[in-house]
Amino acid sequence: MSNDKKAIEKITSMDEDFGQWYTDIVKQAGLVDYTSVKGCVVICPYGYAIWEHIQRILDSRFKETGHENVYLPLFIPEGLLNREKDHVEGFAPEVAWVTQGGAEELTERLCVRPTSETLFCEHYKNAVQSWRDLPKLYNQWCNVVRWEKTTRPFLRSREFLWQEGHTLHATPEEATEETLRILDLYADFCEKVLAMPVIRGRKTDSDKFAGAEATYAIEAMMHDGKALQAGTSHYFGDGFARAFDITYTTKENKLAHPYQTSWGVTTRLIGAIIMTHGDDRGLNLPPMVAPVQAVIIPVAQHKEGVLDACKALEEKLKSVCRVKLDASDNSPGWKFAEHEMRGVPVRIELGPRDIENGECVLGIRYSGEKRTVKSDELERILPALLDEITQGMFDKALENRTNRTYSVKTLDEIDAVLKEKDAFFYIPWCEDPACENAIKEQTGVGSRCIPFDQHAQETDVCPVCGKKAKHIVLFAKAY
RNA sequence: CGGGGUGUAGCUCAGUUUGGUAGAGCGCUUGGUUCGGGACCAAGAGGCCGAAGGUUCAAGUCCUUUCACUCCGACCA
Repeated sequence: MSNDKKAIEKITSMDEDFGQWYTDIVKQAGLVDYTSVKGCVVICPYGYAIWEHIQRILDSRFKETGHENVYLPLFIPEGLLNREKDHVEGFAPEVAWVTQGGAEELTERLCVRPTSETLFCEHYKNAVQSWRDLPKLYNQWCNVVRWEKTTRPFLRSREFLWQEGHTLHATPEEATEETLRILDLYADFCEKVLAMPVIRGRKTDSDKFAGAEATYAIEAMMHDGKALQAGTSHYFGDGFARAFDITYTTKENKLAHPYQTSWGVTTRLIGAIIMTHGDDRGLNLPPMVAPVQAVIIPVAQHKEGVLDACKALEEKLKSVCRVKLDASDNSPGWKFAEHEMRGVPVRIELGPRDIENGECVLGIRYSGEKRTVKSDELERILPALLDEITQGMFDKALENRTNRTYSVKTLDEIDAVLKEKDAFFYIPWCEDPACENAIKEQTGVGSRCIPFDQHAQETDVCPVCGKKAKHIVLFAKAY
């Protein structure tokens, strides 16, 4: 047990200080390194590999649904950014500006993109002439910059990586359908791939994207009961098209504005993974995005035949999962703890005893369970085991959310729960922003979304003003 | 942006009160013994003490400025 203690000393307990726990994991697991630029980190190979798996899986799903990848410039001229009033007001406080090129001051300063709606609009104005040009289904993988005041690796950094989809459609119905199709795609990705349950819903007007007609989001609960927005999808109507004068000729030879959407997920998803699945032993990665899905740990590797058996096993398993042999000269105990800390879903122990019996010992990261299995069955067992783990991790996260979710009728009920723990609250709401704000002021929880799953009852009333409720709204503290 | 904390070896920190030769543990390198939950012995390498100014015979230590990290709030993917 003294060994366990030593292992845990590196990582602050999550019950003691969740914020410090998060920072410890990010550093200890080798996901990021800090730099001399505030709010900008090095994403280290292990962290970047997670992002690459997220990219790979999402990208193929975007392409399956007809989207094409493009790349637009890093810089946006000030005049272009200013074309849509709500949009610029929303983003102005957090944009970085380039004012000089070489030795010369620029006549018009350039904003480093915080998001690319304006650039896409400029391009679409040229690219779209006819109804035959629609829909336009573009996506780009890139970095964006937002000059945040307080920063945290993955959760809030000044530069972050993301994908931003921007689409144009002939009708509001088509555009709305696209907006919701992507929201579903995101939700499915989070739940099936990242093993992270999410709640789909629409943002209240006060929480909408700058310039959007409707913003939809998926909200996930972190282990400490706080909410994290894991992805957003916006419906713009024809607002941007009008501001940027994008028109096309319809089948009936009439001039019309197209309807537009945008949607994105970011490297924040890595933060979400950490805070959803991690524990006091470290990171805990969902198998589908884990850079290493199974690590082989030789026991008594100096003994005749052990290392050879491990290498043979590694070769054999390569075709069924991402497997890695740790043949370093650290002790087995050290390796157990290290790979646990890095969140490797499955550990395969192989020592002289096992080799003799034709067995090996599996360690399951998320549950701590150990299983002894026949070595020659591993190829068959592993893929199914990885799926089982994904499901198990999802169930565990869902259980945490269920245990921390309350439907309440009064603000006092919220206060009572918050004394114990952070949680999700379903609150009936009259749709008056003043009441939404009052709930936040009085309890500390803010509106996250109006979930698609509504169980409003006729008798439900807004706990602030007492008027009849129009929606049940999800409230929570948020990252 | 408000309030706390911290910058000294790759990491965690001591040394700062009272100015006087740059320290420890871990990690790293080499050799050897170990190996079923963070092993051990020996020998080594590693620093303009976050940065810039100032005070002083002398600054990690005192003064000024600034940058970054971190935690808690307000705002945000």
